[in-house]
Amino acid sequence: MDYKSIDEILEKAQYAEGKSFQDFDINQRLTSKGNKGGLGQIIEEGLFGYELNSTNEADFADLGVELKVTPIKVNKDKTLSAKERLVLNIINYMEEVNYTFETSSFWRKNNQLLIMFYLWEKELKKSDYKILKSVLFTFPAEDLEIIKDDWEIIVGKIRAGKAEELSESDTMYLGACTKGATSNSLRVQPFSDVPAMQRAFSLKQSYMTSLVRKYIDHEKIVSFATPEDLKENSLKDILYARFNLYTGMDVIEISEEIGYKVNPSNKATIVHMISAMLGIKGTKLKDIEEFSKANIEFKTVRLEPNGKPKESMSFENVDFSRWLADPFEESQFYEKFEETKFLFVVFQYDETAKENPNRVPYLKKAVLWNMPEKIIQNELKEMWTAGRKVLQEGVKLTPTKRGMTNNLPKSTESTVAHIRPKAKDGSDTVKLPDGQFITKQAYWLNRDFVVKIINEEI
DNA sequence: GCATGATCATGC
DNA sequence: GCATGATCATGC
Repeated sequence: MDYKSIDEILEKAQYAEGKSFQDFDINQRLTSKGNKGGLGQIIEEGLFGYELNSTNEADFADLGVELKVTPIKVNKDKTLSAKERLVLNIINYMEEVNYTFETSSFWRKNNQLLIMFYLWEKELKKSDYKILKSVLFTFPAEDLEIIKDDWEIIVGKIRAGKAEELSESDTMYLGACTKGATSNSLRVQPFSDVPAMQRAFSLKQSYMTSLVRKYIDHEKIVSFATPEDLKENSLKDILYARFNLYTGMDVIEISEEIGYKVNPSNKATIVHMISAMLGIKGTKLKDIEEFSKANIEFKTVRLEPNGKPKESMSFENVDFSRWLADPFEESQFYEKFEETKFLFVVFQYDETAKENPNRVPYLKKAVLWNMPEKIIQNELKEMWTAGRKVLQEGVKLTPTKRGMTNNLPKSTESTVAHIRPKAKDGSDTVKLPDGQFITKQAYWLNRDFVVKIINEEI
């Protein structure tokens, strides 16, 4: 079947809105045993009337449109999110290095996408998923500037012979996500003998979520960088420049400067102050467009006069059943650090404030950071492996003078991360896979490791 | 002084 | 009621 215009394709796609996949499953891919092929194939065959063969990409090549069928999920709080990243073409390490952004495989293939969103629902069969909305998507100018930078970062790593160190959190919107069965899918790279994990260009889940909220929820979010600004500077540089305006000032001075009244008794006050520093008032940091699209998470760090934080840095509670059930590449820790960029906003107390209970910290710096792939694959994986072994053998819980101790990975056993309790009190427990109950535990980045991040040694 | 178990405070 | 960021407090 031939399509003459993009409008014609779009019209066809929109005709499917409100229908479910079984309406288009002409070859019974969803009902026959050992069914092959994804929902995308069903749409190609059943809606657009393409005949599939193994080599056929079945996209609208003549019209320069790439078809993508992608899921949306409803969150507990009823908001919508993308369920997954949008996987684009596989990166051919040998070839991609020969291109510029304009001639890159990413840009040639994906500059115009027909995205069909469907609603994923846990309790439904695949065939009953409903198609919600189809949009013809081209990248907004301000996003494209960031995506160009992302492409340069990815290709820069391949050119440096470091394709094996690519990570999805290296970049903002355009990611290099792993593709294929874990570590068995290795590929050669041009400037190194080290085989690298196969990866594909992808639009991050966080980026896709912003599209869902824009096209389906018609939600407006606030951005802090302008398209003009982004033409000249990277998002990282713009961010750093913004924080540099206030470096060396203490919290009171900053609050006077930006007209935001700090309330020292409120722990969240610093976070509100940071929003105001970025020129955004009355908004939560996570609602800022660039941060939510790039999946950037804020962490405030308070350094003592000696340059170290008092404590390690805590994250979410550990999901023990996941730890035992999933391979490392699907684990809570891998996902967190593979997919999240962090913005550490660093404050420090000076010497004179040592004995002062009302001491006020000053802004030292902001550091944008993601965990290097090497550390994810080595230290983080070692911590995960050690903890998993403990879970398999059964956690040893030993009462002590001061509560209950366990043999999960400790801060002395890794240079990067450890497991420690985080609960309301000792009776705030969770069930372990072996049936015992344990005080709720979180994972933490070691204090000295945080120091290294802040000093930009990692 | 640090590691580690315990718990507080806030916001959703 | 719970998750999360933050911090306390004891013992080595």
